[in-house]
Amino acid sequence: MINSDYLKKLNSAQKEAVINTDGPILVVAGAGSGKTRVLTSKIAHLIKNKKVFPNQILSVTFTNKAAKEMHSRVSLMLKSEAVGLTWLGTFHSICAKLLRKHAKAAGLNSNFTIIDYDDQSRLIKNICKSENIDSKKISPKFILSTIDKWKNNGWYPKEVKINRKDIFEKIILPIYEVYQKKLLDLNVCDFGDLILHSVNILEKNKDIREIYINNFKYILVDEYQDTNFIQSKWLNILASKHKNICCVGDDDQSIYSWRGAEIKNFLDFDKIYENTKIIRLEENYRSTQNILSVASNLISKNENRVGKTLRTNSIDGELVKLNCYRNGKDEAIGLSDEIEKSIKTRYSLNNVAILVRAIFQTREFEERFLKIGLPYRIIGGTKFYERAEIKDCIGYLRLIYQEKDDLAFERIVNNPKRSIGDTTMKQIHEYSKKNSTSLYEASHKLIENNKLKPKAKIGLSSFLNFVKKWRADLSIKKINHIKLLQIILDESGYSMMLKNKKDLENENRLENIKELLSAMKEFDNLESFLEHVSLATSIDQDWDGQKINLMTMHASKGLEFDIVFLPGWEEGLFPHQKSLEEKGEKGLEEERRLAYVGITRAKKIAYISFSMNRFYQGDWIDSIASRFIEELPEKFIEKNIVSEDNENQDSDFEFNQDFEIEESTRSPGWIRYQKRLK
DNA sequence: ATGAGCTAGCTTTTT
DNA sequence: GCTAGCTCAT
Repeated sequence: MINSDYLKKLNSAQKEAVINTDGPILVVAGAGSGKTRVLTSKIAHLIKNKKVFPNQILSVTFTNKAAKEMHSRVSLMLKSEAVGLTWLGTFHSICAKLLRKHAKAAGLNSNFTIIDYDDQSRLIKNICKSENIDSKKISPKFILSTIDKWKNNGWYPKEVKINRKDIFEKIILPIYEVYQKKLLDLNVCDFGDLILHSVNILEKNKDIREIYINNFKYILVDEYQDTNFIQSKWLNILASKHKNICCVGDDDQSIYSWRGAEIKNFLDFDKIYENTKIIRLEENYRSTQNILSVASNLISKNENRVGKTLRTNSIDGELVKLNCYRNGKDEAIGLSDEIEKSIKTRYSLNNVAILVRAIFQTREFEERFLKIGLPYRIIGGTKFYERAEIKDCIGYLRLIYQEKDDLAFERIVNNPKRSIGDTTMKQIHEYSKKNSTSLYEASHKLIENNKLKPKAKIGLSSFLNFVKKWRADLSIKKINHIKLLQIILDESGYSMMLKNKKDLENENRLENIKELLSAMKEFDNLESFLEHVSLATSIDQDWDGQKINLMTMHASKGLEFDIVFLPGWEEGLFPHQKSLEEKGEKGLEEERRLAYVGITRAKKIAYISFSMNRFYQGDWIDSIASRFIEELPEKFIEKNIVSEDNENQDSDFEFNQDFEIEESTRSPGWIRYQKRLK
C-alpha cells in the first residue's frame, strides 16, 4: 500500500519525511538533497494514501517559480488527482487570495490593487512633501525599509515599538501612520500588507480563523529558513489546530536575513512545536565529492547552525580550481579562455554559470563575451515587470479596471505627453483631496468647471475620453485584454511615441511590449492578468539556445549547473564590506553561507578566482584574496600556480602575474573574433 | 517642458 | 567612473 511508485524513488530519510504525515516535522535538507522531491512526494502521498482532499493541503513557497515547479511535478505524479491544489502558492499569492475573500475585515474592497516598490516610493514622496519632511535628510528608500521592517514584525502604526537608539524612527512613525491610511483610502496593499492584514484578520475574527484552521489539515513549507516573523506567525496560526506542519529548509542556505528572514524560526522550530520530528536529508545527489568537501569545510566555520554532514555516492571528480588573476579584465579573459578551451566542447553552455556577489560584476564578463562572441544570458537585473514601458502599459490597464487607482492615473496621464504639467496635476490633487474623490473624478470635475488652462484642458479631456472609451471596450464590447492593450497603445499614441524615437533602447521597449502581449495570452481575463502581474517579477526566462548563465549568487539559489565559476573572491567584495560593517560577525556568517550556496550549485567542476587589482568605483584598488579562500581545504583544491616564485609559500601562495599578452590574444575566442572582423 | 548641469551614492532584492 | 535624480534655466 505504502510502496507506491513515488515512494520507490526515495532514500530512507526522504521516505521517512514523506510518510510521517502527522505532527510537526522539520526537514533539514542540505543542498542538493532532494527537498523538492520530498515535498512533492508528500503531497502525492497525502492525496493518494491518506485520502486528503487537495484543497485541505496548504503548500507555501517563496517564489512563483518554486510554486510552479511544485505544481507541475505533483501533476506529473498524480495526473488528474492533482486538480484542486488551490492552496499551493507563494506566501504572497495565498495571502492575497485569502485577503480578497475577507477584504472587508481589513477595511478594503475585494478588488484592491497590489502596489509595488515604485508606487510605494511615490506615495512616500508625496507624503513627505505634504508633511514638510526633507527627503534629503531621510530618503524614501530608508523610510520604506523601516516601514517594511515594522510590518515584518507584525506592527501596525499603533503597535510600533520605537527603537530609542534610532533617531529616525520617531520621525518615520508619523509617516507610516499617514501612509497606512492612504493605502486604505486608495484601496491598495503593499506586499507587506498582504501578510500583515491576513494575520490580523485571522487573529481578530474567530469565525474566519475557524474556517481555515479546520480546512488546512496539512501544511507544507518550503525554504523555511527564509521566513520572517510575521510569516511564521501566520503559519503558526493556521497550524494551531491540526499541528500537521512540515517545514523544509536549510539553515546553511539562509541568505536573506536582510529581507527580514530569521533563521531563528528554523532553529527554534522544535521549541515552538512539542514533539517535533527532525529529519535530516544528508545525501547529496548533485555534486562530486570534492566539491562537496570544499563546501562542507567552508560552512563548518560558521558557529550559528544546526550542523549536518553531506554525503554523496558520486566520484571524487576534479579538484576545485583556484585561480589568481592580475585584474578584473584578466579574470574575464582567463575564464572565457577556459570555457573556450576545455568546457565548450564537453558541456552545454546552458550548464555553465558564472556566479557573482554583486550584479555589476557581470559587466566585465559581458564585454569579454561580446568581444569573442560567446553567447550568454543574464538572469536577474531589472525585472521584466519593473521596466518603465511595461509599467506604463499596466498603468493604463489598471486605471481602466479601477477608476480609483490614483497611482496608475498619475503614472500615465501625461505619458505620452498631453501638456499636463505640474500645475495641472497640483490642481487635480487639491480638488481630489478637498472633495475626497479619485484623481480621475477630480479631473472630470475640473474640466466641467472650466478651471484649467486651455492647453491642459484639451490634453486632459482627450485622455479622459479615451479612458471612457476603453472602459466601454472592455465592459460593453467585451474586448479581450490583449486586444484592449493593443487598442490602448494605438489610440493613446504610446506606440507612436516609441516608434518615432528611433534608437536601440526604444526598439527594445517595443520588443518588451510585444513580449508582454504574448505573456497576456496565458490569462483568461484582465482581472486575473492584473493579479498575476502584481505578484510576479519576471516572465519566464528564455532558455532557448546555448548560453552561459550570468547571475548573482543570491539568484542562483535552487539552481544547479555542471560548471560553476565563482569570480571576484576578494576582501571587501566578498565578503562584502557593507555586510561586515552593518552586521559584523553575523554578516560574515551570512556571506559564508552565500559562498556555500555558490559552491554547491556545481555538479562537476567549480572554479574559484580572485584578482590582485580591480577597477572599482572609478579607482584602481589593490585587492587581497578573500578570507574564505584561506578557509578552503587544501586537499581538495588545485591552485593554479604558474609561477616558480616560491619564496612566500608560507604567507600564502603567489601566482604568476606575468601573463604574456600573446597568450590571451591567441585564445580561440580571439581567433574567432579576428575572423569575424574580416 | 525639455535639457544641461550638478550631486550623491554605489550589495544582495524570493514578493 | 557612472548614472539616476534633482534643480534651474530656456
